[in-house]
Amino acid sequence: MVDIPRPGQPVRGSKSGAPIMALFDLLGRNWSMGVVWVLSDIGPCTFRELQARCESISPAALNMRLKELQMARFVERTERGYALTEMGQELYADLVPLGSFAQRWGELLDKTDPK
Amino acid sequence: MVDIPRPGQPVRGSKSGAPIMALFDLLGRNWSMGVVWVLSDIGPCTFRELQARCESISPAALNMRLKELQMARFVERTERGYALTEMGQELYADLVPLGSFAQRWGELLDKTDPK
DNA sequence: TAACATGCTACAGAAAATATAGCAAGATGG
DNA sequence: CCATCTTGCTATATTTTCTGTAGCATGTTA
Repeated sequence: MVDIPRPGQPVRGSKSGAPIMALFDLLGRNWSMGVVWVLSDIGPCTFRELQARCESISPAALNMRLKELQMARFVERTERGYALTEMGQELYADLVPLGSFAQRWGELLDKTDPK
Repeated sequence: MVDIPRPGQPVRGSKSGAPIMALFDLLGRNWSMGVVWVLSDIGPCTFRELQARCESISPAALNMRLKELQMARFVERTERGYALTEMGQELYADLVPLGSFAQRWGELLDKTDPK
């Protein structure tokens, strides 16, 4: 079944199980952070809405990400659809700075590797 | 050759090329964030040191990550080995909060899913 | 000059992701 | 009460990515 990296136990890429490495393992999967981002963006929504927002994701992968994120307690199912938990919102809050960073990064790349 | 997701152009998972999605695409690869984290942790270092720190990573994957991170201008090669660029350090700074978040997350998981 | 260390490259096999089709269950409409 | 939608997936084939392991070329050290 679904198995997520957990702080405190060896996971893909970390025998020590350092919490940050477990988190990186979980978030370092295709569309993991994207799903959290989108969920915060549009609020509780259906599987198909998520699918549409995460344009290229396959249903199998989305389903897997959703299961993992639920096990990790970042996402839960409500009557209004899939939604971020409180912990998920805290995670999102810590991702927000990456949004503006990504902007600056894009500008720097444009300058250094114009094209 | 090596190709990284770039803000402003369609990438794996984002036709719009929103910078954050390009960044998520790049960071959402095995050991991407881990490498940045470790590099900041131990400072400039050799390929083999990185390999040892990223316990389970294969040299092929590490090499790929390093090439991507260099193209993205997060990592560069100095006489002292691989190192974070200024932009790489800014990225790291934005990852730091995830460190303490991961702690809290671990504690919550222990409480809700004991064992 | 033999023994390391370093930075990879080269596979083979396993795991993960994509692309696409389609089904089962519940709501909606006539 | 039956057909049509929507929703939430599952199934399968193909491709891509990662691991695990071996090993080579170059440079340094003893």
